Amino acid sequence: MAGGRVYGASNMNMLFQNQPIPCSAQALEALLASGSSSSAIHATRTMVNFEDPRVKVPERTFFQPLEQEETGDDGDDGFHQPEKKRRLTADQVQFLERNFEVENKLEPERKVQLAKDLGLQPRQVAIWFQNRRARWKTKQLEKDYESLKTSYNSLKADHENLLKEKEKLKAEVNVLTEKLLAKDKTRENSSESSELATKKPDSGSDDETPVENTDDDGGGGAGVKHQAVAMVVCKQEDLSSGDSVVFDSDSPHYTDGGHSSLLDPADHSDLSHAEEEEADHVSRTLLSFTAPHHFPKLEEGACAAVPPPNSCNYAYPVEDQAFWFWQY
DNA sequence: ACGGTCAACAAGATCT
DNA sequence: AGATCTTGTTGACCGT
Repeated sequence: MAGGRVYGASNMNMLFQNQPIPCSAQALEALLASGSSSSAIHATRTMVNFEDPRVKVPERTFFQPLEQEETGDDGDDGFHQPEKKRRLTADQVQFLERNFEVENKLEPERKVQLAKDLGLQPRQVAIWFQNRRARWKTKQLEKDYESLKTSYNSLKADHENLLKEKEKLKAEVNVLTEKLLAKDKTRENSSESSELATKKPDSGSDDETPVENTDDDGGGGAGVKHQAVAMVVCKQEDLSSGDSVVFDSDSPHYTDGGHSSLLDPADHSDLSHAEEEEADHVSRTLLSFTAPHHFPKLEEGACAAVPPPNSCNYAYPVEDQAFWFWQY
């Protein structure tokens, strides 16, 4: 049980118990030169080298406290001499701090040596180190907490930006889907009417390719709509070569090969279930309107290694960019 | 008076 | 088993 100790020493006694006892003319001179009572302890500098914690000092130092004479060893004899709790002097703390910086653990020999150097009981030195480690740990925890907090805030901001970007892209996909559906309907209507009007037998043989020949130039007919789509129809092998972001991110759904390792289940290990579902939903949405048609291939420039300016990848290290790129 | 800091301690865990 | 560590607590001291 801590506490419960009775401190009976006088204030005067308390003031001097931890202060060094000058035991040489040199030290006494230094003590006298130091002036005020509070700074009298600085006389100890004459004997203890505070610049280097590893420097050995003479066997007997000026830190020899009164209590040692008064109470002897701090053994657990159960008869503790009533003593006032007193603080270590600034020099003692400074010396201990320097030693703590060198090594925050205390080997027995070092403890004894330090106690000797400082004129303290070895137990006092041990307790000081224990408390110092506890303080250090508290500080460290505070630092870690702050660091994690800023990191969390940064990631949260990124996440929010990416969500916004995702919503924007989804809206874009919807617009494009509607445009494609509208285009299909007008094409069907026109082919039906022309069939009935002209009854040309081979006009339907190019059913799958009119887009290639009529839409690519974007100049005639429903060109405005098709320009908005901004796609270049290409052959199947071109699609599988996959520079297109849109294509690759959904290729497992579109191709039966599922060759894109980027979308292997293992690569989704970092995604939450909800995110996976969301990604699936987007993929299905794309698939629902792209499957009946030739898959659009983006221009080469559209898939440059440089991410779009609003991609919010700035918070990730370079090696993680592939991850952010595919996650959303 | 009050709250913060610090030396000192206790109890339990861990190490050697 | 004993030393040392971690964690939590107590009471003295000190600044406001």
